[in-house]
Amino acid sequence: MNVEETIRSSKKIPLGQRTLIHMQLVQNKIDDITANALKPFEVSMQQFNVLRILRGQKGNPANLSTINERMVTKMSNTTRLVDKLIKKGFVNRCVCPSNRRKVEIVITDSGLEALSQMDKALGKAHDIILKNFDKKDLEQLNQLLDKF
Amino acid sequence: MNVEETIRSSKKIPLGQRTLIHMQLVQNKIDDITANALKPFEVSMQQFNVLRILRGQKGNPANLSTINERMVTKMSNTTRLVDKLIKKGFVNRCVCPSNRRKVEIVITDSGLEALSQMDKALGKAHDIILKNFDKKDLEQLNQLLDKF
DNA sequence: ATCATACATTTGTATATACAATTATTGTTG
DNA sequence: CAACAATAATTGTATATACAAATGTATGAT
Repeated sequence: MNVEETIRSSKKIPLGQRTLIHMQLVQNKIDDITANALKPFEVSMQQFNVLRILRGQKGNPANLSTINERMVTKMSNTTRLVDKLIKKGFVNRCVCPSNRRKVEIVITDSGLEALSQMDKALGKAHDIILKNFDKKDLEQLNQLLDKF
Repeated sequence: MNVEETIRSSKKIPLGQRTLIHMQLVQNKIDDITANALKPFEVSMQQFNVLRILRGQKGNPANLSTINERMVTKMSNTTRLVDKLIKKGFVNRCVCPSNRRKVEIVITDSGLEALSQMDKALGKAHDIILKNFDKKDLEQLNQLLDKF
């Protein structure tokens, strides 16, 4: 991906600025490819993320604040995000009996089944996104990202 | 930034997946800091980007499609983005006399003045974001990003 | 000159997200 | 134990964005 070409910049951009633009362009591309991979399932990346968190609970319910703190991109409104998953039958919600302020959210069998299909689709998308990277590249990139 | 800690993951994440999550977490942080730097001016990153594009025109007007192709993150609706800048008095719009399908958009003096203030604020934000990077790191990172 | 097509922008509508205010429940403290 | 603060989730509202359809203008073929 060539930065200057992509944003039609004639003059050279200072290295720091260029890096941040570059990061944004790459992230846009990643978002685009992953959103497309999820499109057939009619779930957003955020919804997918919630399903994965719930699967990670291994049957234990999670409440909204737990979900929120584990999400890659935090949401200001997890209630309505979960509402959408309930509508699709992927999760169930009920009030926590020990602390009735909380809710308990669990992934359903149908949600688990759908999620495993999504995993396959996402896996393919990730392979495409990372096709030019070998193990050493990835390690190096992770090291550099740690500096942020 | 520690990935596993940030998303409270107990088990180790495969390197490829980890990299993509890492990218997203870093981008969220960048977005957050830059959005905050722009907050006093009440413009979004997108609006700021349009202003910078218009300044780059050196007095020449730009039409919507030109703006759109130069934006870092493309928008499906540049009309309404420009509307907001007009309301703030940062840009002017009129129909192109040679081709009345197009519109001509120019940045105003007030827009230029505001933009130079934003540049200062953004510059500081960028310095903070990149404080741990030296020139070699940045070059290396740009090289790796090219692989996407 | 007329018609179909392509182009550039605008508008309508549905959905998504941010932020603040509200409700309901629990915990604390004088 | 009553009053107040803290916690957890929900709701209201404003704004943002995506996508499709509509509008107005120009171009090319016949």
